[in-house]
Amino acid sequence: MCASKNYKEISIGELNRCKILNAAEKEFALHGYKGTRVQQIANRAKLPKTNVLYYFKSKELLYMALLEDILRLWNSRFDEATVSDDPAEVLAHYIADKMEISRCRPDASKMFALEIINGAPNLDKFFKDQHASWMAGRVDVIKQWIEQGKLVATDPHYLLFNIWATSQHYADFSIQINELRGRTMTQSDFAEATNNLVKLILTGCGLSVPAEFE
Amino acid sequence: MCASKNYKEISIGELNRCKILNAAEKEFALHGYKGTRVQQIANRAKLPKTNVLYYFKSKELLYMALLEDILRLWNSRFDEATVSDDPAEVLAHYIADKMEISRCRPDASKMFALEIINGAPNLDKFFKDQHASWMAGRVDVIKQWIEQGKLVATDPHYLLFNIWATSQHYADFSIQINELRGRTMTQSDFAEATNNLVKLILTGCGLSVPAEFE
DNA sequence: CAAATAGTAGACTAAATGGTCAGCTTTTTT
DNA sequence: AAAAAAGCTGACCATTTAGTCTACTATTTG
Repeated sequence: MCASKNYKEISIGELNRCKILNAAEKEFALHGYKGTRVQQIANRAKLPKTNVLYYFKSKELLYMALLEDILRLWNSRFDEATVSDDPAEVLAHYIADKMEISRCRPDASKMFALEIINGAPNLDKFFKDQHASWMAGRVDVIKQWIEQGKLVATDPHYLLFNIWATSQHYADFSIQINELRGRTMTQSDFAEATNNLVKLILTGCGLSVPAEFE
Repeated sequence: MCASKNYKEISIGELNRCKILNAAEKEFALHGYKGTRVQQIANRAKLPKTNVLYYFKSKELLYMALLEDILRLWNSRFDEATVSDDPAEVLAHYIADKMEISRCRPDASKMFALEIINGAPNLDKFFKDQHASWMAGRVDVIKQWIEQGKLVATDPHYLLFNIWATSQHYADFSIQINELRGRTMTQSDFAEATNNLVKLILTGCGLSVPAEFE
């Protein structure tokens, strides 16, 4: 987030907006929308509260701006996969991409999870329709793979839910995971967990695991 | 919850406590701790707000009482499994139990998820220690199964995380699931999803699926 | 039936919090 | 360098909300 073309050319406004978005993502992930205080966001961003309200007209608009950013994260290479692609390759990379998001952007994942658990009160019809049509397209491709015998017969919906559930769990439940493993997940732990997950899902679908995930 | 021995013998207090707990579970699941208003709980329970505070001295104590109730739900037959049990049977039933909780007590699952995502601020050291030692015991049994060749070599932690993630997903993300499937999950959808999940996990562990989950 | 206990509820309070405003300073543009 | 635009911020306000207090009613118990 907030990647700027040129370090010198970034304006004060852009920099502050960026600080605020980063701080807000952390606070919203930790306390939910209602539980987050504008003052806390300001503290974390090291700016006065009024400054936060200067850049984003209200707490709600700040939250919405952040949510839009986060929804763009969900885009992946799987979006363009077709029946002629190799399901093992496509699914393995999709899982790996999702795990990478959990590793690099855990707070984004948490914010999204909170939004859904709380009944998706801020996801508009446009997003839901778009998401549903994305789903329909992906389900279709998976069904064709199954017809061609590339994949064991399974419900494509459940398959995708399982992938999301397992990969996002590493972000959303990281506190529990760290507590139970006795240490935080390092980058190499994530690589191991990714391979483990790829193996589980692909084996479960009757696919062989691409060499790079062994 | 709130199962009473005898319909006639239930006191007004017990009944109201029960109404309040049920209402609170729903509200906390929908809006989180901070986002839930005592007034909303009262409305849902059809009691005046002061009445809620009469039975539970504060919003926080009500939340804590509820959380304790929910933690007891996590107990299962898997807790007593030993190396001499059949891993396929034990794991399949554990998954099925978890799915049953997601079906029958989705709000309990959501409240727990919110608590963890938000950093588990209300889970005390006692619970965490207890949970960690439960985990150590289960990991141990799984490792012994692997040593005896009953199970493909895999990290027991990740295996349990995957089971929790996938089964709880059906409760926590039910809004998304319903949106994308175009209809709500019926009891028989849950049965199908359970079998699908049992097959995925067990096949992924090199186990064969018990007949009752086919 | 009388006393004690349990439950009900309106009015109120103190604190927290999102947001406004007005006047200021800094940066950019012409 | 002057004007315009963008950014900054302390003081303030209106609203919301958890929780209290007091007085009343219903139920249970001896």
